[in-house]
Amino acid sequence: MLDIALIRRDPDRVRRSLRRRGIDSAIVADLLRLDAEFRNALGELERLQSQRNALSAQIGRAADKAAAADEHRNALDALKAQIESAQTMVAATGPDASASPLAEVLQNIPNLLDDAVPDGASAADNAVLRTWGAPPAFDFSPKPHWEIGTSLGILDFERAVKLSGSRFSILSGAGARLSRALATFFLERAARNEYTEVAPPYLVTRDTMWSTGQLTKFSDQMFFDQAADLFMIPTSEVPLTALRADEVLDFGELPKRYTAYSPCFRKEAGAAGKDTRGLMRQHQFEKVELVWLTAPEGSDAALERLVADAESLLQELGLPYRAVALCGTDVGFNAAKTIDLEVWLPSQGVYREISSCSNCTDFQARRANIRFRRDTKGKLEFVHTLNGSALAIGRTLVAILENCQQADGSVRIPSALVPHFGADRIVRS
RNA sequence: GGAGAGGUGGCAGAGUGGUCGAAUGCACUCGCUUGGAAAGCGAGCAGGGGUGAUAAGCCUCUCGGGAGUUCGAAUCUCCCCCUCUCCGCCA
Repeated sequence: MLDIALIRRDPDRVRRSLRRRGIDSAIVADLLRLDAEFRNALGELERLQSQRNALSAQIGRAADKAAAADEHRNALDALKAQIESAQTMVAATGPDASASPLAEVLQNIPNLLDDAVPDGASAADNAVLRTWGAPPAFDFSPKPHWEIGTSLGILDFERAVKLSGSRFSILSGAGARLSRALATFFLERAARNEYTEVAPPYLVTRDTMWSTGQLTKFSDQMFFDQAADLFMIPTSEVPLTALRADEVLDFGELPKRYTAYSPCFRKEAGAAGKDTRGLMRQHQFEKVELVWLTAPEGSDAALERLVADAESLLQELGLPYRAVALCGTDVGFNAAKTIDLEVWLPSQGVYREISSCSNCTDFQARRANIRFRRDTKGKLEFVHTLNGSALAIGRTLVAILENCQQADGSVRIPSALVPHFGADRIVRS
């Protein structure tokens, strides 16, 4: 959520950001009008409350309180009625009531874009920052991962359909072991980079989901238990970012780094027909997530390090990739700036997203109320939050199967992974 | 799931209808004291919102959350959530 005071102070900055995201900036004028109405109503309410409080205090000081109350009966009755209607007005117009038009507009304005974000109309306008590694040269026609995995007997889509329907998969034998090896490998690297490992809940409350900005009116991507009013996390960004919600952090504690290995659940309703084969787009996948809480002045550098932490994994695995700065229309609701890492997939001959690293500045922290005090006399400030995958496990497994496939149908295991996996190749068993 | 107890400021902990946003202690900040420190003494020290200059000041709201009673609620009533203890069940 944006700071409403910032929108009042510098509405043009908000309009510019919205335009770069391809969103109609007329909502800023709506918001300013609704905000003026709200502050009007609030002023009226507080004026009335002040009058009532003065009279009540007078009664409280009187020797005969009942008599004093009777004396002011008419004024008090009138005030009571006026306060009641003023309260109704404030509630209906204020930014805190979830049903108010002001809250509706405010809560659906995405984060301010960073100036460094490139302009663009679609993903085609994303800026390639750097490319690492060369796509492997095959003296045979490289197969897609689902064929490799199926023929090795480590990937089973048919039985997954039997159990759970489409967009689920089963890893077995060396496949399951490879997935686990990746998780362990990623977590060990995160620990080495001073992230605190967390094993969070995979179901979170509506409040938690709201606090990290996942509950916009456009988001129907989440699995949800209606009876318990609990959401299955679409990423462990949610519990990791909200971990310190409503807390005041010590300045010396920042930057705080968290990591978690978790499943992620997504309906992918809007992606029907896309990536229908294979592991690329599943209702359930696993991921090691990195989250930072930083002081505002530290978040730019933090994003660079976060991206570097994710990149180093791809480099250790020897997987060719490129780093891409998302353009204005591609940056998500919460983020001010996003760097994606895209890994090379030989079967498709394209780079595909394997990590997305974002600086969310104070946007989530304001919702989740995560603050810090710079010094004992200082005021409370919101932290900046960042998140990124390091890495998506299913997609890493896909990249290994495809990039490391051999002419005989076996798959070479990257040497960095051999100690965790326990073998240097996967052969048909 | 059942029974009981409880949720108050950074922490501990008073407060059961009237200047209570809240005693006291600890922690913290500043000052005095000291060669320096400790101790001691004095002062300060919750957050949100509105208005003001992102100042001071003023106003308003907040004692787990929500609704209610009342001129007035931390205090009374109702609902919900959470924590602790005991029992049941389970991994």
